[in-house]
Amino acid sequence: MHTKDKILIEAMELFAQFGYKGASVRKIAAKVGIRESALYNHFTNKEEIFQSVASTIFTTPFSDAKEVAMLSERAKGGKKFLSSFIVQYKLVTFDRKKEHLFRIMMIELLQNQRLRESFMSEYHEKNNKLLSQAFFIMMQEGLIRSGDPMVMANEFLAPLFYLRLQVTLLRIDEHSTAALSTQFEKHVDFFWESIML
Amino acid sequence: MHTKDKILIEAMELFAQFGYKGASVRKIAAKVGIRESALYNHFTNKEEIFQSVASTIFTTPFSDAKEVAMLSERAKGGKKFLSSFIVQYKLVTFDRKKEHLFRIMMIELLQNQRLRESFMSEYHEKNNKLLSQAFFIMMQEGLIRSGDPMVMANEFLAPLFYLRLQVTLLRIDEHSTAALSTQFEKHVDFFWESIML
DNA sequence: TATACATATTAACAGTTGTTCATAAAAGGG
DNA sequence: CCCTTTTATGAACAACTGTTAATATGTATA
Repeated sequence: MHTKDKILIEAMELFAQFGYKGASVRKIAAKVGIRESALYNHFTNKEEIFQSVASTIFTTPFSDAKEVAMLSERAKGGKKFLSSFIVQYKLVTFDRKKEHLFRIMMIELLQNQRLRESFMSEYHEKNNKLLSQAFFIMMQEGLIRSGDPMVMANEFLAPLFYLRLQVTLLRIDEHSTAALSTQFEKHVDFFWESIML
Repeated sequence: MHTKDKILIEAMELFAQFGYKGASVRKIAAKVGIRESALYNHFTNKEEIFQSVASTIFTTPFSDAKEVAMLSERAKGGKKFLSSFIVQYKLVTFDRKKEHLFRIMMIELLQNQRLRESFMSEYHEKNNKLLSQAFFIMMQEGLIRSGDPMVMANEFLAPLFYLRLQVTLLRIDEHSTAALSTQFEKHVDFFWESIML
């Protein structure tokens, strides 16, 4: 494996553990197995290392063109669509690498303006738009009660985000997340019960 | 005003802006108007300053004995109870001092184990317990559909937390939160529509 | 084998960090 | 007014920060 990739991997882990300020270039270099000055052969400065890691944070599922094009078809599945969304979300939540990236996001969200903007547009708005479109279709199909699709999307997504945060916090202290794992399904059940006709 | 109180106020603002690591003792001292060595007449070290600030984070509304005792009465109000809860939550969200404390919590949540434990017990579990009791009463009264009160409490609280986070993020960049302000009420409306009989 | 290039090392830099110490100024009580 | 206590100052400390320079090592190509 090339040194540059190794730097990115180790840097990601350290940023996830200590944040941007806490992860010093010497700590990163030590984990890679080189001296700190050797880092500067691969990146111009610490900020570039962070940006390189941070740029991979917002790679959501459902982002490729095929999936989006099939949305109107898949949304007609009603609860089935929501369940498959949850499955994806759960996979992302428990994936080790994505967990690290989520940690970085949460740590730097209040310190880094670029990250805030990305969070709003790439995470919040993107997911909201997709889901409100799905709910709109479900309404047209007479599957769910009428209402503001945007509100529904928000109500559906917020508990998922909160669950993900809780899972992340528990995992830092190496506590069990078994109780939370089932909550994802409970959420779909409750939510579908709330909107179905 | 006593120097000690002034230190706590300025430290809170700096912790909210830069986090624990980013808020140096020299920055704090400068804001207070003294030299850094003078801080050590009032606190033994930086950690103690932070703990002193952090200890005021989890002072929830609905925490005094009177309110709790009246819970079973107030819960019978159904939607009225939820609306009053939202009003409290909204006040807390837009309060300047509590906003600062919320920022500190979010920044340090992934770095500080004590804060994580407090968040889980003082914020998450406390609110969840209170609300699930309320929902249980509403079920007995035949006001809402039956179901797991814990799940309902979670579904009710998570969107509030997510809203609060969004408000906080927008305010850091001094963006308008007008659109979000009305979402609190939309949340109660949607939620009540989802569970009422 | 010699040349070029990418990548490593060692050493140093200027700045910042939290904390301590001896000492000076201010405040309050007898 | 003196004495004691509190609170301030300035200087210094060791450790750590990001970054740079000169130099050495290894590797692939000619």
